Amino acid sequence: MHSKSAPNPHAETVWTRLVRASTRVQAEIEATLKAAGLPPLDWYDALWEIEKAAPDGLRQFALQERLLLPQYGLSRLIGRIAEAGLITRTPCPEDGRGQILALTEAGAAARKAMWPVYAAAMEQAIGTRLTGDDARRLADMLARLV
Amino acid sequence: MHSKSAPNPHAETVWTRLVRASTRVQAEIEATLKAAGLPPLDWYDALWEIEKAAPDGLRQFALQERLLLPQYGLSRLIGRIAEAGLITRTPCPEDGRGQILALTEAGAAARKAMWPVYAAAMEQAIGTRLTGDDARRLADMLARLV
DNA sequence: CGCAGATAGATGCATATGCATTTATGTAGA
DNA sequence: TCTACATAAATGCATATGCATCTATCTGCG
Repeated sequence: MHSKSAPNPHAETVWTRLVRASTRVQAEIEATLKAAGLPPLDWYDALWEIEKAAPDGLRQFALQERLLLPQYGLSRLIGRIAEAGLITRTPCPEDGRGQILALTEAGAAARKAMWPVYAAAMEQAIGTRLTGDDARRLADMLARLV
Repeated sequence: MHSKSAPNPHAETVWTRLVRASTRVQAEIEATLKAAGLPPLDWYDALWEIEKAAPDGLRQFALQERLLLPQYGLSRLIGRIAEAGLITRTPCPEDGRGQILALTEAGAAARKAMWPVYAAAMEQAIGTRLTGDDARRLADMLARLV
């Protein structure tokens, strides 16, 4: 985006492609889910984290750390998913300020229905463009940016 | 996010880290720009593309392809930037439906003021975490996902 | 020419997001 | 205990985004 050289001369290229790649892949996955009449991606992530935390349930602030969402963003996401009947929010006995999130039957079913579509979209958008070895290497390098 | 294996067993890891890395880096860069009292990232990209297209100017649909933004999104982005006095929209003589985008003095100055802050944030968020060689390799791999 | 698309760009309306603040509860120290 | 501060979560308000549609112009074909 600019010719002046920087300490690490490839940082800019990495950044540009990182954005382009993740934007494209995300758009493809979202489009696939929507075309299948399924909820958006962030619903999946939330449902999955809550499902993994069963049977104890999950506090909202804990989910917040896992999903890297801002507090108000998650509060509203949770509100929408709960509105759709996929999760429950029950008051936390140990901490009157908090609540415990858990999947409903419908929530577990929804997550399960999303997975094959999600996985196929991921494979399509990423898996088919890289060999297994390259994918592993790419994942390793990306880990250092996380 | 799920244990069932897929054709390319690393696609899921790539996807997860791709999102996390780009989200984190983007958040850092945006925060740095905002802290410096500068416009957001997408303004920079637009200004820079328009500046590169000088002296001919740039059609909105051409910018749209370069920035990978939806038509209505760019229409509004352009509206905001023009409102701020950083670009001009003049009717296109060859095509009455279109317009030609060009930087104003203030627009060129704004882009120039943003660059060092942007570059430093990029270096901070990416350059310091990878060797030059690794950055080049990473960029090469990402190219296949773009 | 006259009309059927196609294309460039804007916009109304619903939904989502960012930011700051609020409410309620918890914790620690004088 | 009372007070000050910290934390969990929600929300009012402004702004941004997605989607569908609209207007205006262009292009090609009978």
